[in-house]
Amino acid sequence: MSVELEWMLIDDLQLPKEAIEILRNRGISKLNPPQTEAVKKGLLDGNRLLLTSPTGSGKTLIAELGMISFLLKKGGKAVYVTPLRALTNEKYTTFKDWEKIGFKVAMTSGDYDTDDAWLKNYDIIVTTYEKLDSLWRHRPNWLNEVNYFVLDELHYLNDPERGPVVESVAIRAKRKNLLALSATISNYKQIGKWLNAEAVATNWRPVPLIEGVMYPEKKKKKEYTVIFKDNTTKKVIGDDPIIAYTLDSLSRNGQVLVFRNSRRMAESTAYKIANYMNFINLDEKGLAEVVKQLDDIEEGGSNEKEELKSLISKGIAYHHAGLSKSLRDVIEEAFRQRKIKVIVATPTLAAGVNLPARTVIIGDIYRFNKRIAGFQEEIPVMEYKQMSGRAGRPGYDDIGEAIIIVRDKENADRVFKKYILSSVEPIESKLGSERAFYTFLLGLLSAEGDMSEKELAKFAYESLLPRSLVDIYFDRAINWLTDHSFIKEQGDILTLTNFGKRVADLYINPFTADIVRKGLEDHKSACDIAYFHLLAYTPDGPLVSVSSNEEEELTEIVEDLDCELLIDEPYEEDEQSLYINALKVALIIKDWIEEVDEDTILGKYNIGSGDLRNIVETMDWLTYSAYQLSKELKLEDHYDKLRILNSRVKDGIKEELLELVQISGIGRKRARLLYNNGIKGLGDVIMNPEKVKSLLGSKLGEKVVQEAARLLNRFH
DNA sequence: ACCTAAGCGGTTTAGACAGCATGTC
DNA sequence: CTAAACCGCTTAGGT
Repeated sequence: MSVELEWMLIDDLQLPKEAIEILRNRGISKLNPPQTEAVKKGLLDGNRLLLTSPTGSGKTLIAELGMISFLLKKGGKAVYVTPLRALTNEKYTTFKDWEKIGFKVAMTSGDYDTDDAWLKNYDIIVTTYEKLDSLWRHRPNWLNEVNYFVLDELHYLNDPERGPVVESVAIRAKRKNLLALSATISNYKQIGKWLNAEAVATNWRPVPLIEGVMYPEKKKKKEYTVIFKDNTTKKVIGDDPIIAYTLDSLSRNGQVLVFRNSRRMAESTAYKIANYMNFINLDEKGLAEVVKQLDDIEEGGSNEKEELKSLISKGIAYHHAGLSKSLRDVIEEAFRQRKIKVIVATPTLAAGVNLPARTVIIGDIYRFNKRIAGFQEEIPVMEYKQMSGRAGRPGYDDIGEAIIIVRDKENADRVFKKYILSSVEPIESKLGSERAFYTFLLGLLSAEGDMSEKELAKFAYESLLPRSLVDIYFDRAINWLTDHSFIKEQGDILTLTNFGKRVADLYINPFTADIVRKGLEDHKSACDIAYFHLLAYTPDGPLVSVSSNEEEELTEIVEDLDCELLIDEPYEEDEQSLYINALKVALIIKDWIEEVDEDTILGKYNIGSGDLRNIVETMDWLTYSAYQLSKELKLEDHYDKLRILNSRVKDGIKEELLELVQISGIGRKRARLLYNNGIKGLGDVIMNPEKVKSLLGSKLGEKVVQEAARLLNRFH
């Protein structure tokens, strides 16, 4: 499992001078041990490799060398796949370097596209697993030119939700050439064999990591002991273990990343630590700048902004998905610049972009399990490794420290063995569920074209799922997909129906499509809330938290609703809570398109700005999909309504503002301002340029008038 | 009669991917 | 099944 600590000079690489120059410009003169090992295993000769090593061990550079060398020798295109949009962004920025030697780099995800020419003009394309899966279904010609795939963070294959897509992409990628990168996993040999790639595993880190477990001493109050991996111990004094260790690290001039298992605890821990932060030397000027940045952010609720501002001025912040993306970005950047000393976060920060700190404190080893009410389970070792892997900033820290907090000595010993001494869980296929497997087959047929059952089965056997399970799910899937007219059998050949192809292209779950089809077919018309409720009730619908008080209120609302929902209230308890959840989503999105003020929505439904963003994004996609399905199914009563609803959801506006928001720079707020002042359409903007300028300010007003003229011209 | 601290029961609980348009042999 | 923090309310105990 270990490699010799050998550092190869970049001058010895079999690469053109210009390529080596790019590395040198980054300040790299030699390759670290994992990188050296990869080169020795034939990375530059296009050998297929599976590399497992800790975060921050320089896998990205390995991928770059692999891609560049492959493109130089064999031509074609390379695709780099990640599980997160944020990572796609990050890698794209890094890979841009290679444009200096003529490789054009693009990125594409649901979030963002490189927007000049389309991907056929690019050599390196960075994308997400889902987006690649989706692109494959659309069968663009350029995808045939891709002969080299880099599968990043392959351990996402183990994720129950996202894993099936990773696996499905891997099955198709392994028919070409690939390089797979993963965090440390235990069954890397098996996975390497499956990918037909040589497995290279290392534990090398740029900054050594020391791991420990901290527990309170029974006899002495306020005293805590940390046992470290090297058998040393350390005593820490304080009212609370997390605060005590955080202060200890701060006093040694370190930065601290604390993980908690709920948003509420992340926030309250941040406040508690903040009370002690006045002993620390802070960059007050720098922090004032950060506070100003927060003020300038448009996206984000005013409550959460005020809270964060008071914390940040003390050098600390909390971080979770309830916050809008821009708020999170500011916090992360301020931490990177060492202005903020402590972040208390939920697991958002465990995966994703690199944000290291000297000290990582894992506050909770337990997590609530949604599926089993009231049950708390220990997090997987893999997750611990992701969190502890954030410890140690190259260039700043000689050593990184990761501390797990537990209740008592007995737990400390057990947790020490489980998380620090043992290896991580093996990676297993997550295709073994009806939903995952049916989607998998539909995707294969869509991407690879019509084929016989035998050929399709051949694909399915290439998955990681045991053959016996494939057999069970395969027949069931074919039957279900045929019965629900996603596919039809013509002789020996399985063909997608138009409906099936549309569903695959829209990238919605077949179960979602089936629910939507039934809902729409059974009713001639529906009110806005009923459409939203139907869509939110599907497996693709967004989840929100519903408190028991809210549940009662919502149940009453269902009874008094003056419009008929498209789904009957289910009997089963689980289904019922989904039904109520969907109603909450429907009410939120209805308020959104009725132009209810954002702060009001956040307060009324007790959600964060990040949650609202997520709901809007998902409902945007689903209303679009429903509109497309109603078109496909020729349900004319529905499609105009759904089309308009989709446009309204995008911008959060009433129908009357649809014309104004076409102008870039005009969103729900500015459009409403213009409209209420008599500027109701593009024509009005052009006829009253002075008024527009006085309402929006002269600079923006000028731009808006020009843009409106351009739009109008395009129509004529 | 009034105040405070401790005790009790109920409640709550992480994250984040996907369409569209583009151009064409 | 292996949790813990918080909130609102009640109650014991003291003055």
